[in-house]
Parts: sequence; structure tokens; C-alpha cells
Amino acid sequence: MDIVAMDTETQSEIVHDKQSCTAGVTGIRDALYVLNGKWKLPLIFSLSGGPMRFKDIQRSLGDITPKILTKELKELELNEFVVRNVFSTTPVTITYQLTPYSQSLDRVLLELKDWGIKHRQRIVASRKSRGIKLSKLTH
Amino acid sequence: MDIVAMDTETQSEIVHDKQSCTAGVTGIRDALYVLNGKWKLPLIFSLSGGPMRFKDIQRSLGDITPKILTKELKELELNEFVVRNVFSTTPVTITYQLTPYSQSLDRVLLELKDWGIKHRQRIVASRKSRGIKLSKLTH
DNA sequence: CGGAATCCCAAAAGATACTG
DNA sequence: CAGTATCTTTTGGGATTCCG
Repeated sequence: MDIVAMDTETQSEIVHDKQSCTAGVTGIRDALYVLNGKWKLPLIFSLSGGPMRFKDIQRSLGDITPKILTKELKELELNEFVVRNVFSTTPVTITYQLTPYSQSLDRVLLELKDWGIKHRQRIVASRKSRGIKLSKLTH
Repeated sequence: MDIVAMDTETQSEIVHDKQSCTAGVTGIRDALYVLNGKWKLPLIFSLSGGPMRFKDIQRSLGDITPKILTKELKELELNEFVVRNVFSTTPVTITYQLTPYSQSLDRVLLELKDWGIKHRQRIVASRKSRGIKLSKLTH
């Protein structure tokens, strides 16, 4: 019994009673619920440089198929992260642009991006890297 | 250098030439590659309070099945986020605990958690909330 | 308790082709 | 260019049962 003991807790700076823990888990699950999947976060990040056209987004993400991109864009529209603009040029021009609300994700994106970059460096530098997951980018 | 300035990018504080954009997309995709799915981030967050046993993790996440939890824990072990401890008590006791490396995710987790909490508040407060995605927590 | 085994379904994602 | 349409494969995830 109580083998786990009440020690070990000194490591974490974060307050972590059961209340705040489940609240935290809920927060993270809520976030992931709208930002799920392989593409939404990269897509939002890509758009954070300014409005882009369909084909340009596709290129910037590397290898997403149009079908998936269409679906992701629609979901992001529904959740008010993205707006679709239609310009009556000939031929018609369409751009996708982030909403102000999506800027609330800036810090998340920044932290995730930095972490990913460092993680890649760690894996590449490590001799133990065999068998450890790392995506086969960059195309 | 005036990197940001050369075109119409004045709106974004983030430097966003094509180079750094694809680098950023790659970073985010690398991060998501190891942290994919519905459970890994909530799981890591949950463990950040200290070592936990299988059943306790399961409870803290609400509704994950043992099969999925086993799979997620193994993947996190492979990627050196989690360590599995076996204590030779009777019956045997097993705990899972975060590695030091997983602490590099603290800021990501923090930002994501905060965003998720604010997002939920926004959805709940909004009259336009119908049709907008929000997970049906908390149990 | 800490899982493993099996079965099953739905969703995610990819390939390819095609259209206005 | 900006998507649709189809088809297929893969994965994620849930339910249930069982075991030491």
C-alpha cells in the first residue's frame, strides 16, 4: 500500500490537486476536440502569414490531398478560425484567411512549433534514434 | 534585418517568410507526429502530477479503454516520455511516470490547457454556439 | 490490479480521376 | 485554379471477455 508514496511531488512547478488536474485534462481535451487530426494546426499556422489560395495552402503543407484540405477548411470555417473570401475576378479568385479569434492560438502554435523543432534536433542528434518516431519531412 | 517588411505582411508579429513558414509547418508536423491522437497530450498532462497506476490514469482520463491506454503508454515509452516502474510487492504494483524529457512539453501543455479552457467559456457564452464543436465533457 | 485477446465499427486519410 | 467524386486502405477507438 501507498507504495507510490507522497514524495516525488517536488518536481512539478504546476499546482496539481485532483480538481485542477481534471480541469486541466478537460481543457486539453476540449482544445484537441476542435484542433484534432493531422492537419488543422499546421494549416492554421500556415495561414498565419496572411491570406492564401487553395493551391498555395496545399503546397505549403506538402502532401495534403485536395479532398482532405477541403474538409479541414470547412471545419475550420465552422469553428470560426477561418474565413473564405471570393473575389469576382476572371477567373474567380478565392482566398482563405484567419479570423481574429484564431490569433488566440498564437501562443499554442508558437510553443508547439518550437518544441517540434527541438524534438527533431534531439532525434537527429541521438544515436538512440532508431525506432523512435519522427515524420519523414521535409518534402 | 527587415525580413518581415518586404511584402504585405504587416499584420503579423511573427516573422513569416517562406523559409521560416515551411520550417514552422515542419516543426508543428513533427510535434504532432509524436503527440498525435486523442489521448497522448491529456495523458502526459495527467501524469505531470506525479507517478500513477494504470487504473488511476484510466480514471483520470474519464473514459479511455484499457486497450487504448496500453497502446498509448507503450508509444509514449518508445518516445521516452514515460517510464514504467515495476514494484515487487504482492500483488505487483506498476506505476507510470514522466521522464525529464517530457517536461520540455510543459509550456505546450500549459498553453493548450489555457486555450481549451477559454475556448470552452467562449462557446458556452456564445449564442452562436449551436453547431460548433465542443466535447461533451466533463464526466 | 494490470493488462492481453478478440471482434467490430466509424472515421481519417490516401490515390486517382474528373469538372467548371 | 478550386475544388468534387469514388474508391480503398488504414487507423483509432469502443465493447467485451479473459487471465495471472
